[in-house]
Amino acid sequence: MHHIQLKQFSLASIQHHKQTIIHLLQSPSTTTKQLKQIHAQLLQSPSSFSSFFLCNSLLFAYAASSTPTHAFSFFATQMGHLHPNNFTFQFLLKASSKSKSVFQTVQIHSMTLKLGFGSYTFLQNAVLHCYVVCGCVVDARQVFDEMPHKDVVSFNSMIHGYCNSGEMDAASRLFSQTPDPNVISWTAMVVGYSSIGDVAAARQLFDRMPDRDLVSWNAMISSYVQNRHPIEALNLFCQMQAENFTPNPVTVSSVLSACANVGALDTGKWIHVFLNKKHFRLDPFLGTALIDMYAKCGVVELALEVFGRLQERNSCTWNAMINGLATNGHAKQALDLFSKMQVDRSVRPDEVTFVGVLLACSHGGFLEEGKKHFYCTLRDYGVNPLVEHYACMVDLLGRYGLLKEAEHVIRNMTIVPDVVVWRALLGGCRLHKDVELAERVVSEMEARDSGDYVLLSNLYASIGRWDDVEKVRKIMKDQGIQKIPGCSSIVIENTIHEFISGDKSHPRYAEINEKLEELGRKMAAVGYLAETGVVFYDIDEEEKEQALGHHSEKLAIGFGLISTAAATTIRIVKNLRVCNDCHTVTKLISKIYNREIVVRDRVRFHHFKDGECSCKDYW
DNA sequence: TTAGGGTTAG
Repeated sequence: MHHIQLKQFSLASIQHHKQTIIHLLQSPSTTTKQLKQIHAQLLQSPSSFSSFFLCNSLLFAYAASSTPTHAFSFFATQMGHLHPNNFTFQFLLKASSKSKSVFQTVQIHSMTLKLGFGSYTFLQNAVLHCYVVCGCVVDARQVFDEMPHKDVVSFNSMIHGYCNSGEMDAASRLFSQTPDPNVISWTAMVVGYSSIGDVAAARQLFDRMPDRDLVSWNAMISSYVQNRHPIEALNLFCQMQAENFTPNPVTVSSVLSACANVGALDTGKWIHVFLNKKHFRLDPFLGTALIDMYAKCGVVELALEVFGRLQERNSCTWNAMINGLATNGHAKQALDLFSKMQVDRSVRPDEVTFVGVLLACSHGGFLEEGKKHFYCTLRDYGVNPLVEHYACMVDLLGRYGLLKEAEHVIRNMTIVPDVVVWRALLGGCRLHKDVELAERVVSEMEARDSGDYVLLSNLYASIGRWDDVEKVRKIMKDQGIQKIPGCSSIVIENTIHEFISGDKSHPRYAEINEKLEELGRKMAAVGYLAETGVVFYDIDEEEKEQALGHHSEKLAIGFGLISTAAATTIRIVKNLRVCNDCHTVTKLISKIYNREIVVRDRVRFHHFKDGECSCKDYW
């Protein structure tokens, strides 16, 4: 319809169509392209710019468009003869805040003062907000202090400003001075505490809020998600519905991310059904969240289905899909998708994309392709290599036993290598039993955690150097380094069951143990021998077998076997890497009990079926 | 016609 109307404009009839043009400019369905066409036609009849109302409408349209900076150029070149009013400034400030332009903000701010709008609260609030989104808290504070009449919006913007660079003391002080804080003031504080990682303080404020709206619920849920408390996020999501708040697309994106982190496939599927029922538009946020949820729950097929159906994809969407394929063992497909991304002109690979691409190369064992992407493609796209990229590259070289080359890459890094990079090299040492290099790496790492000591210790154990095992054990004891306990979870009928290594606290522990003993007998019958090298310390063989038998994933799988129907896929999420023994055992379980078992470890997926694993024993 | 909430990697 708009297209037909546009065609009707002729030079002579612009005045005649002024109302139609203004209507189009104010319509939210007018696209940026149409807006530019209208502007171009108006330029052919400069007299049209004598209409102040039309000029302001054009500013309004540009401020709301995907190219807000056009508002400034239009104002500077075509509105010089007009006296700006409060609307003019309002729209220009909207454009400033969207484009986060400090320069424009300063310009408009000084004009508002010069033209006598300094005591206009509405406008100065907008100026204040612009400084806040530009990250200029000091300037924002100056505006705030110089405002003769402050209202709750002024306080809220200023609070938000302090919450943003992380100045919670200042935010809190101002919050306590706010004459009549509203739900927005409270929510801003919740978000502030969340952003500095203080979820407890955020929750405390949330509980004390006099009233809450959907945005406050969303803020608290995403606070949990972003601070890696997905279970609390899901609990709060239930509570929110119990209090009769209907989730919107924002809620759903956060909750899907929580499902992804915890591996809650059923809840994730329920949300998928819910958002279809509500006819939520699958925008890139929602689409990406869905893809990531399915991928992190180990169901790549459904992730691909969503990806294929999306109308609109941004780089996050592609990244989530590429990464999902890579971590689920579909390295080739991940790289194929990356090729498609390269020819899609609507997106551009970024640093996250290359994490996925290099991960695919490393998991798939594509040495040459990995080198090509790391040394050439990444740089072609102007991406500066991050430690994550180096870590993938070191991992890839390490797998091939090219430990010297891997070390060379680290020594020549343009940025400071962090523990993740050294740890990648350490993984290579483990695989190829290079004790000397491993010792050197551990001594050079700045922040060692228990996992690094455990790895070194296991390396000694695997070649029978029990004295050294004892030495490492003593270092850990002396320095008070605790081994991070393995923890695996499984979702059964919407309840998350967590098992810690050696844990006997589960109410059905006796049955689980019985099942594991039965398993032991069945495995012995097919010639299984426990790989006792991975047990951390030197204890006698029988004890070692006991310790191995109670690794957290075995407990979780045992529970899965007794609490789900035959042939049901068992899905486990683990906080650490899977050990060799558990890997062997899980392969056998998949064959003996005819079950598909999907284990998500700290880094990647293992899909076990018919006695084999998707990682091809290479992880 | 100004103020608070969302996705990917780590």
